Amino acid sequence: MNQKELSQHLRQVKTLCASQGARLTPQREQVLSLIMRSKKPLTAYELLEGMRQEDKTPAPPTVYRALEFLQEQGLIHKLESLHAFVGCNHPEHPHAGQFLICTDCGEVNEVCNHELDESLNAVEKNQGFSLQRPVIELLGRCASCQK
Amino acid sequence: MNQKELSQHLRQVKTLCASQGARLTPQREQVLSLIMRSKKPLTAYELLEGMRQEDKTPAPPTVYRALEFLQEQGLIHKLESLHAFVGCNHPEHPHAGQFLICTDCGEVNEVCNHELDESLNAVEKNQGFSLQRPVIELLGRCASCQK
DNA sequence: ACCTAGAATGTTATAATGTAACAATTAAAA
DNA sequence: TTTTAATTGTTACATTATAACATTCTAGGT
Repeated sequence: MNQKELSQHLRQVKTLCASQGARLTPQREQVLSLIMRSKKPLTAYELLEGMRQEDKTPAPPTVYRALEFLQEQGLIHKLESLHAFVGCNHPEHPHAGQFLICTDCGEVNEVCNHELDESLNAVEKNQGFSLQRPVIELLGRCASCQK
Repeated sequence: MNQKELSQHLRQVKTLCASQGARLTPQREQVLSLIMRSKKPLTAYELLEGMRQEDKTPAPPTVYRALEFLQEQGLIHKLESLHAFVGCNHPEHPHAGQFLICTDCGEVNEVCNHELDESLNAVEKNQGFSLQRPVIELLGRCASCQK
């Protein structure tokens, strides 16, 4: 995400948070901004490093708290298979993500596949399972890296 | 898995490994056995603890190596969202698992939903993505825990 | 049976990820 | 303005995972 897209996204996100009574403090905004600007998912300690280059020297709980807040607000997603975080491009309505993760170039693509959603609904129904948090992370090679 | 089921499973698994030229050594068998006997997924360090109760005192790399082997052979699956391992009940033909994980009682149920598989195929096709390792972990409440 | 190459295991140390607990500060509400 | 709750700071530590190198074991060739 480039500088212009970032500003626009941050404006939207601020409105969103305000409407929820959630406080997007400077630190939280900084963490979000680092994540949105990155082409690749970032780990908590990579974010710490990023914050240190811009600021003073925060300790781990600082970044983990910011990450917790951002996840609660649906502004970022955690990738369990990478221990890393990516920004969400559609934070306006909360959703669990479906991710294509290229093991070659490291790029992550969030998809919204309706058929997949329906399959999950079917599994829920079949099994009498109440789904709260689907983790869908599809690791493989992206189109560009196959060429 | 009870004692009888375990013996039977181990017999099958030994045949399987033999046919692959893979060596299911006593340590690897011990780790597999601990996992199969457990009702819940076990972390590497829980397994270490289990091994210590039966044996001497192995160090972390010991159990991580055994886990790596067992995964390669398709005898266990790793749950990324829990940093824990469960046994595979159908190791005869390799497959990625789809898991229902109850956040209440901790039980894990491996399902094989064909519709879900097809959705994944569709995503692959749509996106030109070559899927190598799907991580499908569905966290929520199982049927029993909803009552 | 003996040798040897590769596999498996042992051992030490450390890296990477994540959290508990309590103190200090700041912002919002009364 | 006071006071309450949320946020941040700080220290220490827990948990998960791996690198690097030494040693032992095992299968296969002779």
